[in-house]
Amino acid sequence: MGKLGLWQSIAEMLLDDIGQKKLKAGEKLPTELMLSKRFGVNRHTVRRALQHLAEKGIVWSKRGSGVYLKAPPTEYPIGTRVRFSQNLTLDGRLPTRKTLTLEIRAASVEERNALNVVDNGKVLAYSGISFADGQPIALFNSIFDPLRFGRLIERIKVNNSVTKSLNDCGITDYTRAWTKITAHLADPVKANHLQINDGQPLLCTTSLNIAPDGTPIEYGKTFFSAEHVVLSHSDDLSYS
Amino acid sequence: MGKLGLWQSIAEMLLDDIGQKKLKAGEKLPTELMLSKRFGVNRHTVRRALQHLAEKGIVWSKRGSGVYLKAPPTEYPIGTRVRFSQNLTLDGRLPTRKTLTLEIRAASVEERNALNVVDNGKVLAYSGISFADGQPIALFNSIFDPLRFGRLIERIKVNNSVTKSLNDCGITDYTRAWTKITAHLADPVKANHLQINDGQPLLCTTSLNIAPDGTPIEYGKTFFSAEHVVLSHSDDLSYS
DNA sequence: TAACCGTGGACAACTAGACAAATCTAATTT
DNA sequence: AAATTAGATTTGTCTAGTTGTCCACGGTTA
Repeated sequence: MGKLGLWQSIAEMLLDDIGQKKLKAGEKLPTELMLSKRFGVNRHTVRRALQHLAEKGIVWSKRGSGVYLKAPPTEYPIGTRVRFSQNLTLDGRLPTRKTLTLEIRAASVEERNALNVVDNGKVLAYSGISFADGQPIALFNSIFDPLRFGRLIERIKVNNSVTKSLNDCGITDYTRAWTKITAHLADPVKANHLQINDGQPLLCTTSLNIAPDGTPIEYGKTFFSAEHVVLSHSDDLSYS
Repeated sequence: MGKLGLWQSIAEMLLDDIGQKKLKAGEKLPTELMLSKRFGVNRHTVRRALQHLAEKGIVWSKRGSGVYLKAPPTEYPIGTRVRFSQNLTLDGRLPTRKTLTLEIRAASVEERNALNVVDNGKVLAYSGISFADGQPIALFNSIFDPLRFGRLIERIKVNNSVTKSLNDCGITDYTRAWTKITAHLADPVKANHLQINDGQPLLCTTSLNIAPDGTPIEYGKTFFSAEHVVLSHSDDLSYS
């Protein structure tokens, strides 16, 4: 058993603090300068310890702001009936959403093909961040037909829920027609939103939700933080 | 293999939006505050990205108002027959004019020499802004002999066109005797009119239009925004 | 000697907040 | 109806604090 390096001892002390709940999930750690004074070492040594904790997925650092404690991973089921709130509630988490954009704008080629109902090239785009217990776990981007769901903008603002807002628009039920899953690397902006480091892997699901009569309702693309989410599909998963 | 800074990624995303026509020429971009929320960064970081786009001549910001998308450069031919509307129409642009001043006033020495017909030291001065697709591209200043073209004031007010108004005064044709081209820096007033930043370069053309009999008709000085205009001359350009 | 670890400092990049200046909007007054 | 006024909005500027990156230096260890 080799001697512990200086930075390793510091990392363990920080872990002790975390284990003893002196620090809660999402909270900001003392600054590197404060920690270096407290432990009587150089800032670089503290940074080495924090880097270790970051690699283990325990903390996350934001340049210019501070180092923050992360929450543990979430299991996210994918099946024929995908409902954000329901999924997380079942996992014992508190689901939250934060809207980034909610607007009618020009459609991209990809979006046009997916919803194939677009006439004048406009779509209703709803994007934002999904949280579980305050921890950002995904960036979502939903596309709707503005002619059919123009009222959706105001409804989403009120409900903050897609399922409920679609219900207000007469869609009492919808199912997942298909889901494609890919992996990407986080660009700086996505990393920032998801509170992970630039270059970390993302799980990307592209999917289409349809009404019982088969007409397309929602074309969605979601980027999950691979550190925080495990996608799972149950047996009744059916691609029709 | 450059590592992308945060503001660089944001600048690229904004460029994507512009390229995908989600933002149209002349339109106002979302406010810095909205963009900072959308990208999950500090306002200063957004400003850094916008500053980059401004330096590339893609956007233009107006304090207290917003940041606006600029139109791509316009090609403006210079030859023996220079007609504002015709030039821009040929380039596929929609030409517009806005009058700033239209009056009879004392002539400067320079104007007196150019039009050499002035007796009592008065000239008819017509100045304004030229637009292409709503984008201001030039400040023009035309000087006429008030004795010969006194009726021009009312005609221009009606026609909003120099060529047509001269026609109403009996000038069925005129040609460009000579053109001198220089470059200057925009003072704050010119910059404001042209919606560019103070200190940006201007192309300045000084020219004389003459009647077929050789008598001077119009002495003009025009300041083009160098960001928005490329002056071009075709082969038949003749300095007589 | 060579590799490694920690120290020390300088600078860049980003965050955070405050305030000023210009503009825009809407209500009020004339 | 037009002008004025007051408040809110938006960009410009400034100061300060925090993390990221780079270079150089000295001491310890293999």
